[in-house]
Amino acid sequence: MDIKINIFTDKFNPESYILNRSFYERDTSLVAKELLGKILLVKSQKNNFSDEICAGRIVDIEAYYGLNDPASHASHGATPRARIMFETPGISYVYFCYGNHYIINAVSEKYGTAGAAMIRAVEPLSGLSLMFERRKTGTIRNLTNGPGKLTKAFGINKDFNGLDLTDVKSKVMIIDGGKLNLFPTMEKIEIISKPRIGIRNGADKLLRFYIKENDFVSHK
DNA sequence: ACCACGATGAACT
DNA sequence: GTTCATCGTGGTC
Repeated sequence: MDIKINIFTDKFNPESYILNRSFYERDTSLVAKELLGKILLVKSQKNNFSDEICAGRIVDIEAYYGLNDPASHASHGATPRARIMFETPGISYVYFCYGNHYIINAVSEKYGTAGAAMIRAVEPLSGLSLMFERRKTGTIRNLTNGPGKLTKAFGINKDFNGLDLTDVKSKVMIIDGGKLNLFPTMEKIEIISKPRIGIRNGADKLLRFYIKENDFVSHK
């Protein structure tokens, strides 16, 4: 697991790789499963002339629905916090958790229906020095193998709430790594389905999905 | 006004 | 494997 890809510089143009809105405007479990293997990209401003890009391959994710999902923030309707889960598919939902951590989701389903895929872990690809700096850890595996860890490594905070993941001008987006031929063995990945982590209600449903035998999956 | 409970991580043993 | 700091959110009284 010695991956370091340097194509994601400030010169990289995601135009032809970015996922479009119709990708997200579907059933949340399907969106979550298909986000496995895709690449989360965040631009951090380095100085006035260039950005530093943090990139990571999504390896662990959970699906949250709306009114009929008791574990979901949207289970009680469009409250101030959860309102964004009912809005445009393909935007981000970032919330503050346990008084310490930010968690990032991709909003799914059609406008007016709540749904979001929560990114639990990524495999770091680019911007590793910046991630090490932010995370203050010595091991690559500890950089992004948890939902709160990856947001810290990528510099994601509440200012990222509601940003359009389908817009190349956003500072956060999701692209299709398969189109870049970065992972020739991608079609062989095996997806494991498990109950979601850290919830009581709705724990019977298998709405967590992760890539089998990936070192960066959290809470195995 | 009050309270229970986390879509967690870190630091332990 | 274990414990626990920490605080926003939403439900209930």
